[in-house]
Amino acid sequence: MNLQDRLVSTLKQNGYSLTKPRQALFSALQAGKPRSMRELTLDLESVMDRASIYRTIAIFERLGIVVRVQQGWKYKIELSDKFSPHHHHITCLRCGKIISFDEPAGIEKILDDIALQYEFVQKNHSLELEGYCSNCKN
Amino acid sequence: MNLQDRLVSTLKQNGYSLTKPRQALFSALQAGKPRSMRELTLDLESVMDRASIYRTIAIFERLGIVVRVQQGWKYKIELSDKFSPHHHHITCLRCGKIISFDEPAGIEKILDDIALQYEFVQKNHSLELEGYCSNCKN
DNA sequence: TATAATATTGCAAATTTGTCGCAATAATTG
DNA sequence: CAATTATTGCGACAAATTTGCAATATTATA
Ligand SMILES: [Mn+2]
Ligand SMILES: [Mn+2]
Ligand SMILES: [Zn+2]
Ligand SMILES: [Zn+2]
Repeated sequence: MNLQDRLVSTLKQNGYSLTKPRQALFSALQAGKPRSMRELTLDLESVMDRASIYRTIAIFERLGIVVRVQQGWKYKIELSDKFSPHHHHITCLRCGKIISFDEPAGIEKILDDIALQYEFVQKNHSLELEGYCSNCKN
Repeated sequence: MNLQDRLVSTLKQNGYSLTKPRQALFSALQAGKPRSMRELTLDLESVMDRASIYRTIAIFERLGIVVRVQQGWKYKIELSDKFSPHHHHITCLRCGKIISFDEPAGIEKILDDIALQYEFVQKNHSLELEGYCSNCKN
């Protein structure tokens, strides 16, 4: 089942339909990198209204289609694990460069155990590193 | 050296003094749990102005006294590792309950290695789990 | 397919959140 | 204590996010 289908079925399953604006927002996020609200509104202002972007993101978030990641001061939106490969970020505090990495096997297990220990059913997690990239080290 | 002293010296070292409002904000964060901007302004509105809260948090953040963590939809402020034991959170998606945990030895090392692999000098990291607590499981 | 019912959107206005300039107050220096 | 510098409060402002409602699109039903 490809992404489109998965999107449609996730929406349908929750009583929503895939409309042109929702499609547009989803596409804008396909690029892979986390996008700020500002970037999204600029990209999509010809296609859909600002208010609709917020409403759509709220829905997508509720259905687990997108997540917010906090990077330093600002947050950004990106597709959730269900719609893009699970990964995390390391962000440069000076130049803002962002690298995505998938984590070494083992961490997932540790996190599951932690959740279990506190009697939580873990639904998701986020792991963000910050520091200085090779260009900005000194 | 206790927290108060460490706070004073961090401020002094950077040319700031410990004033009553700054003290108040710091105290409000001592409770331990991450606080939203809204909570902070409500708690402190009798003591200091909204603008001053923002200004103070900006300073504290710059000096590494506080950090912001993204929890689901909203970000929250809490004392940094320098002023409270290093820890992470697991948050219930339904009732909002937050549990802090310190991580099993081993993760820190893995994260350092990841940073190294991408030639980053790691300054800090955040790790947030989400799921359903024992009360909200079903 | 036509019609009715429901869901979604755009638009404008309202609210909330975050920033800024500046005069009043507090802290520090000498 | 007087002079200097830092900090704060108090608007006013600007940006971000939310909301009501009428117009439009989608879905359900006949
Ligand atoms: Mn992971
Ligand atoms: Mn850690
Ligand atoms: Zn950099
Ligand atoms: Zn719960």
